[in-house]
Amino acid sequence: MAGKHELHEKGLRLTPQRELVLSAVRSLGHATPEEVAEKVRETHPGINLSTVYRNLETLQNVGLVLHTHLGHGGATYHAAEELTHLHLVCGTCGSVGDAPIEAAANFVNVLADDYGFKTDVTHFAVYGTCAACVKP
Amino acid sequence: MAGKHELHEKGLRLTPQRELVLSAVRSLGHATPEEVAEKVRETHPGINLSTVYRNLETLQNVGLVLHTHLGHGGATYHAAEELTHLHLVCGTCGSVGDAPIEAAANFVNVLADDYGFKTDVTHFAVYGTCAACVKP
DNA sequence: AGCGAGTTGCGAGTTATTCGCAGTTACTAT
DNA sequence: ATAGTAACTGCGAATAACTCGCAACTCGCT
Repeated sequence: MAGKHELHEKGLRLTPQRELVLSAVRSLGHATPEEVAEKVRETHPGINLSTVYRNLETLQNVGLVLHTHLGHGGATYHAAEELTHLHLVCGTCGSVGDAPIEAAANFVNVLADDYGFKTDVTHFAVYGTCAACVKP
Repeated sequence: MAGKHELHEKGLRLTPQRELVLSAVRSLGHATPEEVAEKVRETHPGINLSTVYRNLETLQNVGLVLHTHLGHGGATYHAAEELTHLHLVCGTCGSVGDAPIEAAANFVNVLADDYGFKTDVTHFAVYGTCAACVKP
């Protein structure tokens, strides 16, 4: 039978901690390691922060989650299947908005054609000033 | 007489440390705080890292330097007058390439028109894979 | 020359992440 | 089922990159 768990298919062992980290990332959308740990603790209070970090890295290696740099320093994690948007970070109010990746299609093509650079627009946020902060 | 130093014009006191930090940023192009400190120590060995951090922040507040996020976490500083390019960071080899800001002109316009978002393309790097790493 | 706010150096404190290691556990092969 | 073993976890210590408080100093004004 083909009933293998998705983690098994990636050659990973299925532990409660690992499953919880993955489902926390999926339910949170955007999340820092700290936020993931907090979420996981709702059902598994003893989880160690190191374990969260290690599992985020492991899950990233097999392509189930990805991270994005939103600024300041810390990375935020996303489920791989949700990463269909880019992030607009407002330097004034700190809000994080979304835009579809299609908005950058032309930009990506220019970089590919002129520089041979294959761009992943979701990995880094786009910095600027949001509509609310531009207006008085 | 108009012979005021550029730091005086910004309302800052002119200290050797501050001048050295500014000229280090200018001569280095891209630089982390650590690299700036190292450069400054060539001529002023006793400078404290805190002083470098504080001066980078101060110079940034008055608009003489800017910082960009190239990934990993640390910011890199630039002289304000040199910031006429965006940064292409390769996730495979780690190299940082440049592209003129005009390459993003269309992208910036799309975000402005559709989302009212005023983009600063130089503040965050653009992530992807460089030409050398795309090819076998 | 002298005053006062702005700066500096220093060391301690924070925050975020990584590492080593010993004990435990999930899967594999009997 | 059961035992073996490599992967995984928890924990505490270590590291890295800043940030902060405070006393001493100095730049620029008068």
